[in-house]
Amino acid sequence: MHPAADWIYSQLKDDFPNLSMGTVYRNLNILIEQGLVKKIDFGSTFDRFEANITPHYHFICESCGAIIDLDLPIDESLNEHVQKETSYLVSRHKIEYFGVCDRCRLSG
Amino acid sequence: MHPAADWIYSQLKDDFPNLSMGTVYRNLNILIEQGLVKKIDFGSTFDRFEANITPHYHFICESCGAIIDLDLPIDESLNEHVQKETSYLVSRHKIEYFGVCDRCRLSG
DNA sequence: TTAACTGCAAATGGTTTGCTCTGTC
DNA sequence: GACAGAGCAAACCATTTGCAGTTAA
Repeated sequence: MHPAADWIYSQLKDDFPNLSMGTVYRNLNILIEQGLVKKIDFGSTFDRFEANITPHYHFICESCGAIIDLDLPIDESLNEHVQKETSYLVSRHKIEYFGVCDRCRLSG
Repeated sequence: MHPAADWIYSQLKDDFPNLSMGTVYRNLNILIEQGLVKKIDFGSTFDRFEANITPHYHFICESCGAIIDLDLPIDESLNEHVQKETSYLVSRHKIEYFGVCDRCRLSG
Protein backbone atom coordinates (compact mmCIF):
# COMPACT_ATOMS: atom_id res chain seq x y z
CA MET A 1 0.00 0.00 0.00
CA HIS A 2 1.58 3.24 -1.19
CA PRO A 3 -1.29 5.67 -1.30
CA ALA A 4 -1.28 9.28 -2.37
CA ALA A 5 -2.88 11.86 -0.09
CA ASP A 6 -5.68 12.00 -2.59
CA TRP A 7 -6.49 8.34 -2.22
CA ILE A 8 -6.43 8.46 1.56
CA TYR A 9 -8.81 11.37 1.44
CA SER A 10 -11.31 9.64 -0.81
CA GLN A 11 -11.19 6.46 1.26
CA LEU A 12 -11.97 8.33 4.47
CA LYS A 13 -14.45 10.73 2.93
CA ASP A 14 -17.27 8.20 3.11
CA ASP A 15 -16.93 7.77 6.86
CA PHE A 16 -16.00 11.40 7.58
CA PRO A 17 -17.95 13.56 5.16
CA ASN A 18 -16.42 16.76 6.52
CA LEU A 19 -12.86 15.59 6.12
CA SER A 20 -10.59 18.06 4.34
CA MET A 21 -7.30 17.63 2.54
CA GLY A 22 -5.64 19.91 5.07
CA THR A 23 -6.40 17.40 7.78
CA VAL A 24 -5.09 14.52 5.71
CA TYR A 25 -1.78 16.28 5.07
CA ARG A 26 -1.50 17.55 8.64
CA ASN A 27 -1.90 14.06 10.05
CA LEU A 28 0.37 12.49 7.47
CA ASN A 29 3.09 14.92 8.48
CA ILE A 30 2.55 14.14 12.15
CA LEU A 31 2.91 10.43 11.41
CA ILE A 32 6.06 11.15 9.40
CA GLU A 33 7.52 13.13 12.31
CA GLN A 34 6.76 10.22 14.59
CA GLY A 35 8.44 7.86 12.17
CA LEU A 36 5.30 5.82 11.57
CA VAL A 37 4.96 6.78 7.94
CA LYS A 38 7.45 7.52 5.20
CA LYS A 39 7.12 9.71 2.16
CA ILE A 40 8.15 8.04 -1.09
CA ASP A 41 9.93 10.12 -3.70
CA PHE A 42 9.69 8.34 -6.98
CA GLY A 43 9.72 11.16 -9.47
CA SER A 44 6.18 12.28 -9.83
CA THR A 45 4.24 15.47 -9.37
CA PHE A 46 2.69 14.21 -6.14
CA ASP A 47 3.86 12.33 -3.08
CA ARG A 48 3.01 8.85 -2.01
CA PHE A 49 3.22 7.42 1.47
CA GLU A 50 3.84 4.09 3.09
CA ALA A 51 3.41 2.63 6.55
CA ASN A 52 6.08 -0.02 6.06
CA ILE A 53 8.95 1.70 7.83
CA THR A 54 11.34 -1.26 7.83
CA PRO A 55 14.11 -0.66 5.31
CA HIS A 56 13.32 -2.14 1.92
CA TYR A 57 13.80 -1.54 -1.76
CA HIS A 58 11.07 -0.61 -4.21
CA PHE A 59 10.04 -1.83 -7.60
CA ILE A 60 8.15 0.69 -9.70
CA CYS A 61 6.08 -0.45 -12.65
CA GLU A 62 6.55 1.96 -15.51
CA SER A 63 3.36 0.76 -17.11
CA CYS A 64 0.80 1.17 -14.31
CA GLY A 65 2.76 3.19 -11.77
CA ALA A 66 2.44 0.60 -9.02
CA ILE A 67 5.02 0.78 -6.26
CA ILE A 68 5.85 -2.63 -4.86
CA ASP A 69 7.91 -3.42 -1.78
CA LEU A 70 10.68 -5.88 -2.50
CA ASP A 71 11.26 -8.67 -0.02
CA LEU A 72 15.02 -8.66 -0.43
CA PRO A 73 17.73 -8.10 2.17
CA ILE A 74 19.27 -4.65 2.38
CA ASP A 75 22.85 -4.83 1.16
CA GLU A 76 24.68 -2.81 3.81
CA SER A 77 28.01 -3.57 2.19
CA LEU A 78 27.12 -1.11 -0.55
CA ASN A 79 27.46 1.74 1.94
CA GLU A 80 30.91 0.59 3.01
CA HIS A 81 31.98 0.13 -0.57
CA VAL A 82 31.03 3.64 -1.56
CA GLN A 83 32.53 5.06 1.61
CA LYS A 84 35.86 3.41 0.80
CA GLU A 85 35.81 4.57 -2.78
CA THR A 86 34.88 8.15 -2.05
CA SER A 87 35.80 8.98 1.56
CA TYR A 88 32.28 10.36 2.09
CA LEU A 89 30.47 9.18 5.20
CA VAL A 90 27.71 6.94 3.87
CA SER A 91 24.87 6.18 6.25
CA ARG A 92 22.22 4.69 3.99
CA HIS A 93 21.15 4.13 0.45
CA LYS A 94 18.01 3.80 -1.57
CA ILE A 95 17.40 1.52 -4.53
CA GLU A 96 14.50 1.68 -6.93
CA TYR A 97 14.03 -0.85 -9.66
CA PHE A 98 12.03 0.04 -12.74
CA GLY A 99 10.28 -2.21 -15.21
CA VAL A 100 6.97 -3.98 -15.78
CA CYS A 101 5.03 -5.74 -13.05
CA ASP A 102 3.35 -9.14 -13.42
CA ARG A 103 -0.10 -7.81 -13.92
CA CYS A 104 0.95 -5.48 -16.74
CA ARG A 105 3.19 -8.07 -18.33
CA LEU A 106 0.41 -10.66 -18.42
CA SER A 107 -2.29 -8.29 -19.58
CA GLY A 108 -0.39 -6.95 -22.32
CA MET B 1 26.75 20.14 -11.71
CA HIS B 2 23.17 19.47 -10.70
CA PRO B 3 21.50 22.85 -10.94
CA ALA B 4 17.95 23.79 -10.14
CA ALA B 5 15.97 25.78 -12.70
CA ASP B 6 16.37 28.73 -10.38
CA TRP B 7 20.13 28.58 -10.51
CA ILE B 8 20.22 28.26 -14.29
CA TYR B 9 17.98 31.26 -14.54
CA SER B 10 20.13 33.46 -12.32
CA GLN B 11 23.29 32.41 -14.14
CA LEU B 12 21.87 33.37 -17.52
CA LYS B 13 20.06 36.46 -16.33
CA ASP B 14 23.21 38.57 -16.50
CA ASP B 15 23.74 37.84 -20.18
CA PHE B 16 20.05 37.74 -21.10
CA PRO B 17 18.30 40.35 -18.98
CA ASN B 18 14.88 39.53 -20.42
CA LEU B 19 15.13 35.83 -19.72
CA SER B 20 12.11 34.37 -17.99
CA MET B 21 11.62 31.20 -15.97
CA GLY B 22 9.14 29.96 -18.55
CA THR B 23 11.88 29.88 -21.13
CA VAL B 24 14.25 28.09 -18.78
CA TYR B 25 11.71 25.35 -18.07
CA ARG B 26 10.63 25.12 -21.68
CA ASN B 27 14.16 24.57 -22.88
CA LEU B 28 15.00 22.19 -20.07
CA ASN B 29 12.05 20.05 -21.10
CA ILE B 30 13.15 20.12 -24.73
CA LEU B 31 16.61 18.95 -23.70
CA ILE B 32 15.05 16.22 -21.57
CA GLU B 33 12.94 15.05 -24.52
CA GLN B 34 16.07 14.95 -26.62
CA GLY B 35 17.82 12.93 -23.95
CA LEU B 36 20.50 15.53 -23.39
CA VAL B 37 19.46 16.38 -19.85
CA LYS B 38 17.98 14.35 -17.05
CA LYS B 39 15.74 15.42 -14.19
CA ILE B 40 16.91 14.28 -10.79
CA ASP B 41 14.32 13.28 -8.24
CA PHE B 42 15.89 13.33 -4.83
CA GLY B 43 13.01 14.16 -2.57
CA SER B 44 12.80 17.88 -2.51
CA THR B 45 10.20 20.50 -3.30
CA PHE B 46 11.98 21.43 -6.50
CA ASP B 47 13.71 19.60 -9.34
CA ARG B 48 17.35 19.52 -10.20
CA PHE B 49 18.88 18.69 -13.55
CA GLU B 50 22.06 17.17 -14.91
CA ALA B 51 23.75 16.99 -18.27
CA ASN B 52 25.64 13.81 -17.44
CA ILE B 53 23.40 11.32 -19.17
CA THR B 54 25.67 8.31 -18.82
CA PRO B 55 24.24 5.94 -16.20
CA HIS B 56 25.68 6.58 -12.77
CA TYR B 57 24.75 6.54 -9.12
CA HIS B 58 24.39 9.58 -6.90
CA PHE B 59 25.63 10.52 -3.49
CA ILE B 60 23.55 13.12 -1.69
CA CYS B 61 24.99 15.05 1.22
CA GLU B 62 22.38 15.39 3.91
CA SER B 63 24.25 18.30 5.40
CA CYS B 64 24.65 20.67 2.45
CA GLY B 65 22.35 19.07 -0.10
CA ALA B 66 25.08 18.57 -2.67
CA ILE B 67 24.43 15.92 -5.29
CA ILE B 68 27.60 14.18 -6.38
CA ASP B 69 28.02 11.76 -9.29
CA LEU B 70 29.67 8.53 -8.24
CA ASP B 71 32.37 7.12 -10.47
CA LEU B 72 31.40 3.52 -9.86
CA PRO B 73 30.32 0.85 -12.34
CA ILE B 74 26.61 0.17 -12.72
CA ASP B 75 25.83 -3.24 -11.30
CA GLU B 76 23.58 -4.70 -13.97
CA SER B 77 23.39 -7.99 -12.12
CA LEU B 78 21.08 -6.32 -9.62
CA ASN B 79 18.38 -6.15 -12.28
CA GLU B 80 18.69 -9.84 -13.08
CA HIS B 81 18.68 -10.72 -9.43
CA VAL B 82 15.44 -8.87 -8.74
CA GLN B 83 13.87 -10.21 -11.91
CA LYS B 84 14.61 -13.77 -10.80
CA GLU B 85 13.28 -13.19 -7.31
CA THR B 86 10.09 -11.46 -8.35
CA SER B 87 9.28 -12.38 -11.96
CA TYR B 88 8.85 -8.71 -12.77
CA LEU B 89 10.61 -7.46 -15.88
CA VAL B 90 13.40 -5.26 -14.56
CA SER B 91 14.97 -2.88 -17.04
CA ARG B 92 16.94 -0.51 -14.83
CA HIS B 93 17.56 0.65 -11.33
CA LYS B 94 18.54 3.76 -9.46
CA ILE B 95 20.73 4.00 -6.39
CA GLU B 96 21.16 7.01 -4.19
CA TYR B 97 23.57 7.04 -1.30
CA PHE B 98 23.04 9.42 1.60
CA GLY B 99 25.50 10.73 4.12
CA VAL B 100 28.00 13.55 4.63
CA CYS B 101 30.33 14.80 1.94
CA ASP B 102 34.03 15.61 2.45
CA ARG B 103 33.57 19.32 2.68
CA CYS B 104 30.90 19.07 5.38
CA ARG B 105 32.77 16.38 7.25
CA LEU B 106 35.94 18.46 7.40
CA SER B 107 34.23 21.74 8.24
CA GLY B 108 31.70 20.25 10.61
C1' DT C 1 4.91 34.42 -44.46
C1' DT C 2 5.74 30.91 -42.04
C1' DA C 3 7.94 28.61 -38.27
C1' DA C 4 10.48 28.63 -34.19
C1' DC C 5 11.24 30.77 -30.07
C1' DT C 6 10.66 34.28 -26.55
C1' DG C 7 8.75 37.25 -22.55
C1' DC C 8 5.13 37.95 -19.81
C1' DA C 9 1.55 36.83 -16.97
C1' DA C 10 -1.88 33.82 -15.66
C1' DA C 11 -3.10 29.17 -14.58
C1' DT C 12 -2.13 24.68 -12.44
C1' DG C 13 -1.96 21.52 -8.76
C1' DG C 14 -0.09 19.34 -4.79
C1' DT C 15 0.90 20.89 -0.28
C1' DT C 16 0.91 24.10 3.66
C1' DT C 17 -0.94 27.45 6.78
C1' DG C 18 -3.98 30.86 9.39
C1' DC C 19 -8.01 31.26 11.62
C1' DT C 20 -11.97 29.92 13.75
C1' DC C 21 -14.85 26.50 15.76
C1' DT C 22 -15.83 22.38 18.16
C1' DG C 23 -15.41 18.87 21.63
C1' DT C 24 -13.11 17.01 25.84
C1' DC C 25 -10.97 17.07 30.31
C1' DG D 1 -11.31 27.80 30.56
C1' DA D 2 -7.47 25.44 28.17
C1' DC D 3 -6.06 22.73 24.73
C1' DA D 4 -5.92 19.56 20.93
C1' DG D 5 -7.64 18.59 16.67
C1' DA D 6 -10.67 19.75 12.67
C1' DG D 7 -12.82 22.29 8.69
C1' DC D 8 -12.49 25.76 5.52
C1' DA D 9 -10.37 28.73 2.55
C1' DA D 10 -6.53 31.23 1.29
C1' DA D 11 -1.65 31.15 0.55
C1' DC D 12 2.45 28.97 -1.35
C1' DC D 13 5.58 27.80 -4.83
C1' DA D 14 7.66 25.12 -8.47
C1' DT D 15 6.23 24.28 -12.88
C1' DT D 16 3.33 24.73 -17.04
C1' DT D 17 0.77 27.07 -20.49
C1' DG D 18 -1.68 30.60 -23.50
C1' DC D 19 -0.92 34.39 -26.05
C1' DA D 20 1.08 38.00 -28.45
C1' DG D 21 5.43 39.80 -30.17
C1' DT D 22 10.01 39.09 -32.40
C1' DT D 23 13.40 37.09 -35.35
C1' DA D 24 15.32 34.44 -39.10
C1' DA D 25 15.04 31.63 -43.24
